[in-house]
Formats: sequence, C-alpha cells, structure tokens
Amino acid sequence: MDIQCSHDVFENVMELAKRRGFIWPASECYGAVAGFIDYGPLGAMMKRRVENIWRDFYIIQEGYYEIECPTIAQEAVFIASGHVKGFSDKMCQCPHCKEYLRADHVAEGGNVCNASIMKNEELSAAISSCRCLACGEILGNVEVFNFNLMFSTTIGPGSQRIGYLRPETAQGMFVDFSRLLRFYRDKLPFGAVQIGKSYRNEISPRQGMIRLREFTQAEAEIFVHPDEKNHHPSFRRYGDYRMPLLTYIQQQKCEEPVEMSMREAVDKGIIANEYVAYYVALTHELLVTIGINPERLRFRQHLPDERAHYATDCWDAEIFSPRFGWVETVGIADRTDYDLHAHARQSGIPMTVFIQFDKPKKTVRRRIIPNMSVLGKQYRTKAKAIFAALGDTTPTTEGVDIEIGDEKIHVPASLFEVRDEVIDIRGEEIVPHVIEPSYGIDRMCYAVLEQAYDEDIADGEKRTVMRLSPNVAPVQVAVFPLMARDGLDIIADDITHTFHKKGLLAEYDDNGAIGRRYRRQDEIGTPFAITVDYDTKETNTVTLRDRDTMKQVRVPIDGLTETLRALVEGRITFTSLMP
RNA sequence: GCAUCGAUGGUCUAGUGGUAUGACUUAGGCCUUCCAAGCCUAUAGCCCGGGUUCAAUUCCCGGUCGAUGCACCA
Repeated sequence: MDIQCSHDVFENVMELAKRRGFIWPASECYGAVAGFIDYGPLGAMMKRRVENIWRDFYIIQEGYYEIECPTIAQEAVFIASGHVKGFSDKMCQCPHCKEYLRADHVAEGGNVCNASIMKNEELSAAISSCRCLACGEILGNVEVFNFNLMFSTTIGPGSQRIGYLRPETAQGMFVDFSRLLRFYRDKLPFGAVQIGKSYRNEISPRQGMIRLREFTQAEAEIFVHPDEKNHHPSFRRYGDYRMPLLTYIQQQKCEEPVEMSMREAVDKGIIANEYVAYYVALTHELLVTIGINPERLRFRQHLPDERAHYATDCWDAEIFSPRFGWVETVGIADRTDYDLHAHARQSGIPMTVFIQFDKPKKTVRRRIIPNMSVLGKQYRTKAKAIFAALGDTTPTTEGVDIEIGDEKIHVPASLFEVRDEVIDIRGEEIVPHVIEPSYGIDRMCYAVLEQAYDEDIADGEKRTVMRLSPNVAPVQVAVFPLMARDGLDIIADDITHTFHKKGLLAEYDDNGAIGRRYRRQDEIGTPFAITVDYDTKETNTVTLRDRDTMKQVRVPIDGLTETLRALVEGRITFTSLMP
C-alpha cells in the first residue's frame, strides 16, 4: 500500500468521523489513550442500529434470547476457561537492546526443547545462553515474566479476591449453562446471545478502531447435540446460499476462493457441519445487510495450526480494507464441548443434558449389596466409607480388598451379596457442543464507515457523501423548508414532528442555502431529504431527494411517513417512486 | 515497549525566540423559489510537563497521541 499518499480512505473517513461526531478519541482532554474510543452522537446511533440488525438475525430470526452478564468475573471463571494460564505470553526484555521478546520464540531460536511447559525460572535459565532475536547479543541474565492480556482488578474492599474484566462475552453464557438449559426446557438445540463490552490489554494497539482495548462483541453460543451438528433445523434456508470460500487447503496452495453453496460445502466436507455452514451463510447475509460490499468480503478457514486448541473448525469473515488489508471481523467456530467440560470440572456442577432414548435400553448391571447389620457392627465408624467404596469394586468369590484412606481392608464375600439386575436405561447425559459465531461490532462499524465513504463531483464541485445503508444511517431523513418563512418552516416542522411520532429519526434544518443543507446531510449519510417548497402549499406535496443519485421526486404529504419507513427498511426503492 | 518522523482554531494549512496567516466549517444578519453562490459580522488555535531564556508555539529533554519499522495480536 502506498503510504506516501497523504490522504487515504482511512484518514479521510476518520477525519470525517471525528469532525461530524461518529468516533472520537476517548478522554481526549486529558490526552487520549491508545486502544480506547468514544462513539459520538452519530456513531453511537449507527452502532445501535448495527447491533439491532444483529438482534433481528439472532434473536428474532434464530430465537436465541439475549442475556447480559457482568463484565467482571471472579478468577475461577477464567481459570476454567484457560484465560488465566493461556491468555498470557511469556516475555522477556533483552538487557542489551531493551527489546521485548516472546520468551518461547527465543527458546525456539536457541533450540531449547519443551519451552512451552517450563516455569518462568527454568525458561529464564534455559534462554540465558540464547541470542536476542533483535540485536543478536547473548541474553545472559534475563528475567522471564508473564504478560497476561486480561485486565485484573480486586473485588470488594481490602479484598484479596481477584477479578478480571472479561476478554470475551462467551464465558458468561457458559457459566449460565444450567439456568439456560432449564429456561429452554431441557431440550437441545438452544442458544444464548450477548452484546457487550470485552477487554484485552493489548500490548500496542495501533490501528484506530480495529484493535481496541475495550471493544464490543456480539456473540452467540449455540448448544447442540454432538450427533446433530449436521442437522440444523433450518438449514434449508441457507442450503442454496452461494458464496466464495477460502479453505485452508486453498490457502496452502495459494489458490483463489471457490464459490459454492452451503449444501455443497458441507457435503464435500469443506465446512465441518451444517451448523457452522448455516452461520457462515447467515453472517454473509447479515454483513451485506448492514452495507458491506460482498466483493470486499470473504470467508477464510483457519489453518489447522491457527485454530484454538478446542475448535475443530473455524471460519473468519474478513472484510477488505485498503488500509489494513483483510480484517477478521467475525469468527465462526465449532468449540466442541471444551468450555462446558472445563466449567463442569472447575465448578463441580455437571453441565450436561439428559437425552431420552426413543425406547429404554435394557441392560444388566451388577450391584453390590452389603449386609449392613453385620458390616456396621464389625467396622463401626469405617462402615459408611466401606459401603461407599464397595460399589466401585469387582469382588471375587474370596471377597474384595478396598482402601479407606491409607488403610487396606479385606471385606470377605460373606458380608455382601452380588446381584445382577436387568434395568432400563431411559437416556444418557451428554455434554453439548457449542457453535460460536462471534462478531466484532467495532470492526463492523469501521468497515461500514470506510466502505460508505465516497467523493463524487456534483455541479463541478467535490461532494463528500457517506453512502450508508439506510438501515444503519444515524439520521434517517432530513426535512428542509426551502425558505424559512411564508409558513414553509411551519409545514416542515410539522412533518418533522410526524416523523418523530412514528419513530423515524428526522432532522430539521433551515439554516443557509438549500444546497449546503443537502451537503451537510450527505456527509453524515442521511439517505433521504424532504424539502417543503412553495408548491407544497398548493398541491400538498413535497420533494423527496435521494442521497446517492441526488434525484428528486414529488410525493404527497399524506402517507409520507409510511413511504419513508418503507424506504428506510428497504421494502421499496427510491427508483420505484420515480414517474 | 524500542527506533525514526510528525502534532498550529472544528477541518486543512502559512509562519515565528516577542501569542499567529489564509481558506473551509460553524453561529448571527442581509440576500436567495432546490444542490456547498454573494456580502457584513462573530466565535474559535500553537498537544502536555519540565528546562534554557528578559521572553518558548518556535530551541532542548521527557510524556501523550498518530504514522512507519521491529515486536505483539489467546
């Protein structure tokens, strides 16, 4: 990319975003801190619209209810999730050139084995003879330390209780599993979604709103029966949906993406299962709905060594930016049963679903029934422990040896009876698998802004226009009196008020020349503008202007709100109103 | 976090060891019957801290933010 070019799209769009109130550096009056941004009045509105479109897809269409969990959770949650251990990097600083280095990378370079399992002190000793990857000096006495990307805090006054700001919203949905399962009446599949802030203490965030330390995620956790991953109940909806897919095999061969239907992708084993394919297609549709150009959108499969250890398949929706290249914006992963297992182990609460068999299965089970009246008298206080331990043993005709604490006890066969019973097994406890589509809302917003930015020539002059999709544009319609007098302003004000009553965000403006007012709205992406002129008083009509074409059409004031709603929601097009 | 470069009204910019230029924008007014017209007026700025100096926006040091390279990106 040509960095000499002083004004690329990124600079233009961020300048506009700052100036017009989409995005601001956070706490600017004290000097901004990298990795934090404010959404200004227009940005916050637009973000809300993007989130609500996301809700339309996941909550209304898919039926996965939204929950809201705290952004802070106690340490145990992140011990279970692996973040306390695994979300940090072992780092060291070269004493010669002051460079920060990944200690395991240094070890690799110096042929040190098993670096990943070493303690910091061991690793420190092991790499002391290695050379710095930056300056090439022998490191010598160097300290290895963990840099964990989670923000930590303490909970309560004077407390040693550690809390962390969540690095993803997902864990909240996992830890609520039992409640969710009950809410969905103990049946798979079901899902929960969450839109909220997550936090990662990035070492050096440097890409505007692409890499933030505090960012908004929209995540869905869909719990499915492991054997049913190839039977998404609504798969027919996206089975014929076609899009280009960049598989890991193509990446290894440096080949171009291949377009195919989701049905085909699943049948050929390119996408792991119907569930993943379904959300790949849904994500494509969602991103196009908020205004992403499909030609700048691709779905890339993670390479096997790129995938998180728990995922069997993972696809990223990547959006092309002239500045940042392909930016991963959505990840769709099959997380298997990793998370539920981990939380069940850590919390001691089983996280399983009881699946009833169609017919109960008959099975023979061996039961060991102790004769407690004898056993109790003989073993006294140990009797209860022996009773419990007997169930897990396989006795011989001699009896059985069991261990209670450090003590070995021989229980003769006369003290219990072994009975083989035929019993009905009515079902089984299974740990569901989790399909996780995870969206970076801020990156979506950036992509929407970047792709909407355009400059064209109108009447020989440069016009800056944000070609935002009407469904995400902060202001939906502008209303102008041609002149702020002769009662035109009153009519325009009434129309504005009518829009407001129907939930349309309309902005009234009577300041300056009409052309200037149009340009102002073009720049913030307002898709439509109504102008009240002198004919309005005669014919009860107004002009309706389309932002992108700057064409106008006269429409009656009667039914104006419905017309605007239909336009904003995409039910009709501006062209269809043209005579 | 290191190295290099940068930071002047809301935006883009000129310039300077003695508080700053112009344009656009914004606001008020005149004018104006549909695309940034014109005229008058107003608001508004030298990134932050320290040093040198009679005096620092300017020179020096440190910081913050941004760009680039290195590193990092579960």
